[in-house]
Order: sequence, then C-alpha cells, then structure tokens
Amino acid sequence: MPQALKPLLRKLEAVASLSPEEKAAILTLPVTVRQFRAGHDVIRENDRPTQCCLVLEGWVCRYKILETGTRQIFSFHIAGDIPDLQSLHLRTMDHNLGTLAPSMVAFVQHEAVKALTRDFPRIGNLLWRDTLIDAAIFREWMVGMGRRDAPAGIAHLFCELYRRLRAVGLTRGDAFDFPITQAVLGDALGLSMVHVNRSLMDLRGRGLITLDKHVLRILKSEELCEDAGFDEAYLHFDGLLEPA
Amino acid sequence: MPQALKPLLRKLEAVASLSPEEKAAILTLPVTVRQFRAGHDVIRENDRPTQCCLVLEGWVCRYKILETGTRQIFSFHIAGDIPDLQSLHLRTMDHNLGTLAPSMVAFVQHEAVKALTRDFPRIGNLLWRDTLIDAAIFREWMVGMGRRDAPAGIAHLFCELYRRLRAVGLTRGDAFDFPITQAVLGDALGLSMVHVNRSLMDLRGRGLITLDKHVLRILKSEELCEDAGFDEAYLHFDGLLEPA
DNA sequence: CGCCTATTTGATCTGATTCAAACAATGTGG
DNA sequence: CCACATTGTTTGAATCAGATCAAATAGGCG
Repeated sequence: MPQALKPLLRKLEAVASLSPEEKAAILTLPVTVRQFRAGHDVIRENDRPTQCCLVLEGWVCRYKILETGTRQIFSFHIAGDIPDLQSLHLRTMDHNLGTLAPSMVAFVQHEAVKALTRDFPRIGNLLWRDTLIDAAIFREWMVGMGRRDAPAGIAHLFCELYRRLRAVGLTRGDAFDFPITQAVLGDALGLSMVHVNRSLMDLRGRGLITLDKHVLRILKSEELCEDAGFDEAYLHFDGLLEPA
Repeated sequence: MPQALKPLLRKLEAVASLSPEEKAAILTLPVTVRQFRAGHDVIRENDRPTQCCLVLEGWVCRYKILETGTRQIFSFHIAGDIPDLQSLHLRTMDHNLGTLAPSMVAFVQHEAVKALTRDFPRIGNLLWRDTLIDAAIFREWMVGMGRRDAPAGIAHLFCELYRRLRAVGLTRGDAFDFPITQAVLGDALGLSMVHVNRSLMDLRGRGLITLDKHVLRILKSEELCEDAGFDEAYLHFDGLLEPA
C-alpha cells in the first residue's frame, strides 16, 4: 500500500523538494502496516529490531521504566515521525516505544531503508536530519525539566506540539486532539500527576488554554509562548538542505 | 596536520574496522586546529557554521542560556567527540558550544565532510551513528533530571563520564581529571550549586568517590552504579555496524 | 600579599511530592 | 438500559527535596 508512506513524503518534502525518482523510491518501499491499541509496546528495550517503524496515525512515545517502577517519557511521536530510525545504526534498543492512543504504524525492513539511503544519499541525509531534530527536541525538554517550573514546562510542551501537529495538518484552528492523560504528561515532564493537574488548572485559570474531552485549545498563543520562553528555532522548520 | 584526527579515527575504529582507503580519507581531511582558553564559546546560537568541529583535547559543552539568565548544559564533550555534527544538516545553531577547560579543537569544512560521506558511505553511517549516541545520552540525562534525586543523578553522570573517558584512554585506574566546577555540574543536572555541593558531600561521606584538586576517583564502582541505577547499554559500546 | 574564583556551611523558604479520598467520565456485560 | 468496574481528574493535607539568600572559608595565582 504505497499511499501509507504519504506522511513521510510530506515531511521530507517540507525540507527539500525531491526528484520524481526519489519520490517513487520512497512510495514503493515495501511496508507492513499494523494497528495498535492504546498502551501497547511497539518495540521494547533490548530488542534488536530488523525494521524501522513509521507512525501513520495516533500517538506514540519513547520511554524507559526505572528499577523503582517510575517512567520517563522522552518524546511524543505523531503521523510522519520515524521514532526508531536509530535502530538502523544501533543494534540494541536502549528504550521502549509504545502507543498512547490507538495508532497505525508502518514497518520497513532495515535492508530496504539502507538500500534507499545508498541509492539516494540525499534521502539518507534527510533521514539523518530528522534524527538530529529529535535530538534538538530532547535538548529542549532538558531545559524544561532542569530550568523551567511546572506551568512553564507544560506550556512549552503545548507550544511545541501545536507547531508539530500543524506542520502535518493535524490542527483545527487553535485546537488539536490531545489524547494524553495527566499522568502521562507527568512522566514526560518529570512531575507528579497531582502537580500536573494543579499546573494545568493554573494555565486554565489564566485563560491561556482549555483542555476538555481530550481537545486542547490555545486561547492566548503569544502569552503562552511568552510564559514558556518558547522559541521555535529548535524545531528547524526553516533549515533547507542544499538543492539536488 | 593529519595526526590531529587520530582521536576521531580511534573512536570510529572502536565500532567498525575501516579499510586503508577509509582511514586515509579521514586522516587527510583538511583541518584547522585552534586552541581555546576555558570559558570561551566555540560556536554560538544562531550561527550558521560552514564547518564541523572535533574535540582533540580538553572539555567542551553544549548549552543554552535562558531569558532568566540561567544556563542549561546538554552535554560534555571530550577528545574524539564531534559536538556539532548536526550543523552538517541543520542550518542554524539552536544552542552554544563552549569550553569548560583549555581545549584544542579541530575544524573541518562541511564540504570536506560531505565529500567524505559521499565517497565512503560507511563513514557517513558511523558519523550518523555517533549523533544517535549523543541523542541516547540526552535521553539518559532526561531520566536523571526527571526521575533521579540529586546524589543519584550526580553518581550517574560520574559513571557515564568514567566509561566515556576510559574508552578514549583518559582514565588512570579508577581516577580521571575532572576540571568541572560544582556550578557547572549544577547547570548540567538542573540543580543549584549549593545542592550539588551537599550531594557531593553525601557521595564522599559514603565513601563512593573522592573529588579533590579536580581529580575524581571512583572508590566503590559497583555501589556507585547501583546507587545511580546505571546501565551502560545506552552508550552502545557494543553495537558493531555491519562489516564492509 | 591581596584578588578572584571555588567550595563549604547555615538558615529559611517553596515548589513539588506523597498519601488519601472524592468525584467524574467512560465503557462493559448482564 | 442499568449496575458496576475502571480509568482519569480534582481537591486537601502533610511532608520533603531542593532553591534561595547570606556569609564564611579555602585555594590559586599574579
């Protein structure tokens, strides 16, 4: 099903225009598509995957469970993301990949991706670039955990997710579907669920957002960004790669 | 000065054996070497570098300064690291790179690196792999900031640095030079300097480490790892790339 | 010696955690 | 369609890890 890879193509073409051959090579990658329920693992720590996976629909996250039983979430992934590209070059998974909502995921054999990057080095560079942006997002989350208080950290995450979702056409005006529980939010931000709840109340109380029935609406975008110290540069929506 | 690139070669060869041609290509990369004093910037946020840099000697870190004036450090880099490989694919720097100690840094034009990865795709994959390990380290730091208390976070960092330094031959038995002040440690871990000091006292008090005159000695390695919940898998010392 | 930077200690305060319980929403099977 | 179970949100109270403020002490080094 070639159209399954449309989200990926869309993402790559946002950065550099691809030649017809490059597009065709991507769209004809052999993929297997699987549907997952919420709360299931797609890949586990210590696995040695032979395929990469691409999110087509839903919400997926990378995370680790500590000895103490607590969880740290590293990233959220939405349509078009390739959350485990790293398995292409790192044999063993050092974290888990799991769904947070019902999700559709496409799998592509490593061999096929390697052949693609061999035949079309520019595509390889675009994929590399994607993993570098992942890393930039990790860094920004570090800022949130290390140097921002809870309301600012949450606000910052909302600013980020709004822009990433908008970039793949998943916002409706100033709102988007947000099927993420407060407990999960806490695991992502390094906060307790109770404190997430109170910080959300704070953001709501100041009229910056609403969050109801899993729909998040950003009411005062400028104020929210201001509060969060948000600067979208780290998402690198700008950075064109050199032309073909 | 071809021998400047020895640390890089050493690092890459730890993962995959290189052909004579590949080695030659790396060693003959045209480089400029510069010496920096401690506390100086090598690259700044918003810069658009035309070259990559490689740490030959010293201690370098990536960091960001917030509006509030606080600093968040994202990573420490030592000999053999290429802390801004990302500039190869992301036009604009989203953070700073600065020295923490007198350091020697080699610069290589992007064009030269791109030519290298074009002519020797396996080297390109090794470099990509290096940036993926960077990202794995970011994730582990997120665990530290989000889910570990201060002594465990510091202990974890020490475990990591010990192994990374040992891998490039910069340890002497169970000790290594550690020219990092407590304030800097705080900026890396998202802690106040005072609290870093108290946590260090705690580690010392329990006889796990000594830290004196910028020499860190690990007295009880197992206990320190245990305390920190340290598992070196994320450093991927194991993961061989496929053979040539 | 005197300056500057780094470490250490004390006292106080606060953001965030923990524990506990109520409440709301959603879904499921009988 | 209701009863019940389950999952998620909200609130309260007590406690604690870590921040902040302030000042003393200790090293380097020109």
